Amino acid sequence: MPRPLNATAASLLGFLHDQPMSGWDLVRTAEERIGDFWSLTRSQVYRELAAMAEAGFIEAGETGPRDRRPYALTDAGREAFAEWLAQDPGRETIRYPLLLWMSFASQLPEERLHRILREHRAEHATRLAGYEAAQASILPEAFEADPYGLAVLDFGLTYERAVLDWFNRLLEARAG
Amino acid sequence: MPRPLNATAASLLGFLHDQPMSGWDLVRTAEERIGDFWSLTRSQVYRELAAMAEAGFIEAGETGPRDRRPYALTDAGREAFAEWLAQDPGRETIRYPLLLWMSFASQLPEERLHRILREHRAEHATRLAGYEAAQASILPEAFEADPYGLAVLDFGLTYERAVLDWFNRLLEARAG
DNA sequence: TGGTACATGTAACATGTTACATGATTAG
DNA sequence: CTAATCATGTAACATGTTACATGTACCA
Repeated sequence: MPRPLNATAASLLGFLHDQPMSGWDLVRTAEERIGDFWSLTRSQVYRELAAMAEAGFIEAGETGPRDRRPYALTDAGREAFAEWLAQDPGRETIRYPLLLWMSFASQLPEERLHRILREHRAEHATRLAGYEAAQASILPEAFEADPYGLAVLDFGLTYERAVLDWFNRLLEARAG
Repeated sequence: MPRPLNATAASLLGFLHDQPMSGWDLVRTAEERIGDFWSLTRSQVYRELAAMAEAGFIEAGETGPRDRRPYALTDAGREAFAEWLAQDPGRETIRYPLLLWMSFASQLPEERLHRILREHRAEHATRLAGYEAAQASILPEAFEADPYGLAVLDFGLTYERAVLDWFNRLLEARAG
């Protein structure tokens, strides 16, 4: 059909393998399952859904309560998803405004820098705690079912711990 | 003048504090100094330069060899940059196709997964080596001059080490 | 019966990517 | 003199963000 799937659209097809879902459901599922390393917005989701319905990758079902419109995966969609999976994933993009800001911050008041660093550190601490709770609540069966899902969670833990260490070193070194 | 600076445009103004530079120079400087956590493309740079010249934040100088057109910071540009610096930096965005792909990879052949993981690990090892070399070549005076620049480099080291650890654990656990 | 969470969507705009087009300078 | 690198830019498109507009169902 049209051009190849982008990663965002592909992820939606991925979720639709489990069951038909509405745009709303997909936004929430994506936020929960991949939100930490692949963000998307409602607008994007509705746009991609419309485009994929047009392309025949998904089909809208009966409108339910509250105009709820569940989309179901078609065979063409399943195929498009498989093609996407068959491509090698690209490298990560990190856009870290704090680092950019710090690269230019040499003449900023220490006080302000420390406030910002403490705020960001607190956010990372919260996220780390969330991952730790998630890890603690994992049942052994889950590992059998989806070892890679666990690896992804482990990435989150590893990342947040490293970042938190960095904040701690930085603030301690500068008596923050 | 028009809407507030975006981070990409702001970084260009930041670099122009040192000296007038052409679009080409800016692309290379940005790649070198902030490329690891703030990527930008040539097209974007030329577009932002045109917009900022229009807004009066920079001024094009005499055209040099090869149509080289150096842009110099104006007072208005200095002010706009200062305003940007005065805002609190937002949180990071990470888009990690590998993790997205892994979240859906449970029925992919192990062999392929391992190949991909090894490739990505190698890239991270290379980047880490680059940071370590950069760190080793730092003179003590540099710390006095720009402690935050060093903190940014330290972030890179911390990040790459953590990621590399993750790859190693993953590949060892699965006998890669 | 009123507030909260659910639900969908459009419009306008900002940002980022890729491909195309052109030519100058320099090193060998 | 010719290939590589430097240098600038446009066009077209893809992706991501923000604001606006509309209404429904559920729970207290």
